[in-house]
Amino acid sequence: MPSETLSTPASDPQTRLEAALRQAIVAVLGPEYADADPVVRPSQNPQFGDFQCNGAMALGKQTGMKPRELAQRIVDAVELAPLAETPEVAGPGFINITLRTESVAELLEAADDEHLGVTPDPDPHPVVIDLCAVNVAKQMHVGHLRSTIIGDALARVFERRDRLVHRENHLGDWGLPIAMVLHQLREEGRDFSTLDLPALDAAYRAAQLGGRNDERGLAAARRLGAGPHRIIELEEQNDSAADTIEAAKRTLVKLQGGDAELDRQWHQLIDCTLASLYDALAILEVKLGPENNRGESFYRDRLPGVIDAFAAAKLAREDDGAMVVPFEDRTRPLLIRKSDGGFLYATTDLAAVRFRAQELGASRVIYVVDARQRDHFRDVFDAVRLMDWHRTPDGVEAELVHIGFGSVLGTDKKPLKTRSGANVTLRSLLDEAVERGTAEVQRRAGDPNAPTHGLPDEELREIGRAVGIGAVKYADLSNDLVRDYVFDMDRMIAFEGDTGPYLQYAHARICSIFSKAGVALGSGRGPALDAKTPFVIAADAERTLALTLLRYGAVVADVGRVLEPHRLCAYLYELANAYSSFYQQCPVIKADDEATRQSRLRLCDLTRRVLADGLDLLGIPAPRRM
RNA sequence: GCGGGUGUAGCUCAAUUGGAUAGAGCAUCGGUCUACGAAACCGAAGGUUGGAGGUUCGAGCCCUCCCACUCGCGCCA
Repeated sequence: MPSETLSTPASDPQTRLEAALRQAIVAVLGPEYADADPVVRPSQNPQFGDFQCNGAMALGKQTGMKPRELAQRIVDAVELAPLAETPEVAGPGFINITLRTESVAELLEAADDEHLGVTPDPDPHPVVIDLCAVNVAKQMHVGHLRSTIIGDALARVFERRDRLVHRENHLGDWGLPIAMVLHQLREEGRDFSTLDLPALDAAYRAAQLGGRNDERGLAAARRLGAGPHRIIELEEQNDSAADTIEAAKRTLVKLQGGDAELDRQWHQLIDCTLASLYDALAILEVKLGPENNRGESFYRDRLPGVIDAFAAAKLAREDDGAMVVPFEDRTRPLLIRKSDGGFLYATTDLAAVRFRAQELGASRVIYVVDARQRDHFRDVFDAVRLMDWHRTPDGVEAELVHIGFGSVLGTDKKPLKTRSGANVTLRSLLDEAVERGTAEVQRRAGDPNAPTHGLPDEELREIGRAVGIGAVKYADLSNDLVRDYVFDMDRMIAFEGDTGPYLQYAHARICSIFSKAGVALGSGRGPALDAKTPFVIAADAERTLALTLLRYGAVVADVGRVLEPHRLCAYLYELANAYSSFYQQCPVIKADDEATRQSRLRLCDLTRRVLADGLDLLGIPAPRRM
C-alpha cells in the first residue's frame, strides 16, 4: 500500500515491524498473501518482548500448516536487523520481538521534532463534523457539552493530521418551534432588544406547552403500536389548545415571506442565544465560532428539492397525505414531508448530508449527536444512499457516521438533574467546575513549598479554570462514547488517579524540572534542547518511557480512524505513568554524568511535548504551574 | 409488541477489534520524602466477564436462546 508507506512515520517501530513481517509472509507463503495482516501488537507482558506478532496462527489455519511451524518459518525468513533482536516463537505460534536498545534511541531521535511521530493523513478530502447543534431560544444542557467537546476533540485530531475540517454547528434556528417562540414573545409584547437566554427559554417552554396538537400523530402511533409512553405523551399534548399552533404557523409563513420586522426579531433571537453559547465556548476553550454556524435555516431553500428528487426517483411515495421514503428491510418508513406540506428535520438532514458530500466534498461526515437518535440517522443515511447523494465531486463515496454518545447520569444513575429536579444547565455546570478547580489550586498554593505559592490571584484563577475544565473534559472523553457516564465532580476533579488534573500535574512537574535545571522550555511542539547529545537508554524505566513515546503517532492515527478519543486518554495516562516511574527511578538534574543528564533532559522534554500536544488534541489546557 | 444499546473487582471504567496469567483508578491494607513538585511512587488484597449452550488451537469479544437495566418506535427536533 503506497499511501501507507508514505505516511509511515520513521519513528514508529510497529509499522516497520509490520512491513518486514509482511514481506516474510510473502516469502514463505507466496504473493497471494501480500494483504495478510501480520497482527503486530505491543506485548502486554514484558516477558513476551516489546512487540508480538500473532498473524502466524490465523495463517496456519488458512493454509493448513501447523501454526508453530509456520511461525518458525516466518522468523527464519524475516529481516529485522538492525531494528530488533532475533524473534522468538512461543506458545501456539506467537512471535515475540524485542527491539535493540540502540535502535530505540535512534527511533526517539526521529520522533524528536515538531511532528512528534504524527504523520499526515493521506486522504485529501475534508472531513465534516456535526457538533454542538444548540437550539435557538433553548438553554444549553449537558448533552450539548458532550457533543461539543467530543466533536471538538475529533476535529483537532483530524487537523493535527493535516485534514481540512468543517466544524458544522447545525443550529436549531428554523421551523415551527422557532416560529412558536417568536409568536409567544410577540404576544407577550416583549422588547426583543433586551432579551436574555432564560427569558427565551421560558418563552420556548410556554410555546411548547401551548401549542401541542397532533391528532394524526396520535392516530398513527396507535395504529402502529407505539409504546405506552409515547401514546400518553401525545394524548397529553392533544389536550392543549390548537389555536396557538395555527398562529405560529401564520408567523412562520410571514417569516418565510421575508417580513422585515419578524426577520429582525428572528435575528435578535439567534444573537441572544449565540452570545450565551460563545460565552460557554470561551470557558471551554472549544474552537467554534460564527464561521461554523450553518443551521437549519441555511437549508430551507433546498428542502423542496429534496422532496422532488425523491419523488422523481420514485423512492418516495405519498401515504396518508404525507410523503415517506420506504425501506425494504424495515416497516417504518422515513417521513420527509408532513401532510400539511411542512418539512421535517429528516428533510433538513437529507439536504445537509447532500450538501456536505457534494458541495463541501467531505469523504467523512461525522455526526456527534446523542445515541437516542440512532434510528433517525440510520434512516437518513440509508435514504441518502438510495439517492447516491453521499458522493464527493471527484466520485468518492463518503463515509457517513453517527457517533451516538450515551447520556450523562447523576451519581444516582438517573439522568442528571439538580436537587430541585430541574435540568442542569451547561452554564451552571461549567461554573461549578471552574469554582472547584480554582478552590483546589488556591488551597494548594497556600503551602509555602508549592511552586504556585505567591502567584497573583488572577493567575491562580486562570490555572483553576484550566484544571476545572480539564477535569470535566477528561472525564467525558476518557470512557467509551457509546456508554452512559456518571457525572461525579468529586471524582473527576480529584488530583489522584486517572483524571485530567493528574495529566496536567505530570506536565507541570516536567516544566518545573526545566526551570530548576535552568533550561528554557521550547514553544510549540519543537524540541527545547538541541540534539547535540544522543539519547542513552539504559534503565528499564527509560526504555519503557521511550517505547511509550514512540507510540504517539500511531495512537493519533488510530483515534482518527476509529473515532474513539478515550484511546488517546488511555495512552496519555499510560505515558504519564511511565514518566512518573522514570522520574522516581532516574535522577535527571542530579544524574551521575553529563551525558545521562542531557539524555534524560531530552526524554523529559519529549515527554512534555507529547503530553501537551495530546492534551491539546483533547482540548485540555496544560498549565506550566498548578 | 418490534428494534437498538448496555451488563466486567465493593464503586467508576479499560481490554489495541479472536490472542498468552481479563487490566487501571478510587476505596481498603502495607511500605517510600530534612523533596530534580508526595497532586507522586512501590506493593498487597479484590473476578464463574448477567446466565446457559455453541463455533476453534484459543472467546469478555463471534453465533443461538434466556435474564436485568435503558433508549427509541410517521406528521416534534
